[in-house]
Amino acid sequence: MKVSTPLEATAPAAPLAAIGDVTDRMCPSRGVLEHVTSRWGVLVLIALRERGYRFSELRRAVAGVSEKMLAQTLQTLERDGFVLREAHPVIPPRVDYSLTPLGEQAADLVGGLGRWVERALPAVEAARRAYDSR
Amino acid sequence: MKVSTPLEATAPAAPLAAIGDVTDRMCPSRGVLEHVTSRWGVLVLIALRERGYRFSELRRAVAGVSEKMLAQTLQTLERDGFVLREAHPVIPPRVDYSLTPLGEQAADLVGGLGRWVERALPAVEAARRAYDSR
DNA sequence: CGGTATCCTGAAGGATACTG
DNA sequence: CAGTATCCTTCAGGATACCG
Repeated sequence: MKVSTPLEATAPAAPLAAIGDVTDRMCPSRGVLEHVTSRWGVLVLIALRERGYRFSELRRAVAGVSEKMLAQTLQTLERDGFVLREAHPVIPPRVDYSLTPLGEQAADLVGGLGRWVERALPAVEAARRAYDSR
Repeated sequence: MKVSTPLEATAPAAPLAAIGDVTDRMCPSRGVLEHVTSRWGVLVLIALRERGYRFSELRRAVAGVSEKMLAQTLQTLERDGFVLREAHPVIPPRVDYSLTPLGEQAADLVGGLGRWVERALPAVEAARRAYDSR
């Protein structure tokens, strides 16, 4: 995982607005990482880990997500090859979402992170109390 | 990892602006998860995985981060008990940042995610090409 | 050096309405 | 049902200036 980039060496006075683009170009994995670790991306991957879901079913499973963000998140994950979208030409429409093999790997990793966070939660809350009372 | 919450059952007409608060209250791990998976949080954890860093050293290591966001990210991670901050009372000031044992665990997990993303990158790019040419 | 304070903009994201 | 389109608000986050 390359975090740093030799920006200064090649473009000392480069327009700062372009840094995002530059680092994306030099470290394209950042973009993918942000997709799978994005607010709703994480929760969608975790939800799909157990089974396939339909759109509104998934919307209920991931509490708090708006239609817009769910659609957007699913499109991003589908484009990256993590989610398989199957639209059935029936009335009323039925679309099933599931994980691809690649998506399962991603979901397992973020799922592991999720489980670890739950286990670490007491320690985190204790650390916060210690930090705040100071 | 609890993703869904029985929102509808208890508060069918609850003010939507409060959903974030409600889910945070019902699923406090979401907040912690968002801290460690946040844009700069991920990169800071990965950078600190190899060794301790001073502030501006870290700023160079994590290319593209602003002073403000780095300070904010470090404070959040410190409060959650992931990062240890050691300020030395010398002139010029010197502050060292490193991972706590808890932070090392978090960093290992996100680091694993990072390495996986790098390995998966070719597959992702292939998936994107397939998706776009359609 | 290692920040904090302030201001400001662009992007993320929610609410609502509409469509195949 | 499964979205898309539109509008609008909030907030992440950058620029700048200043301080111990």
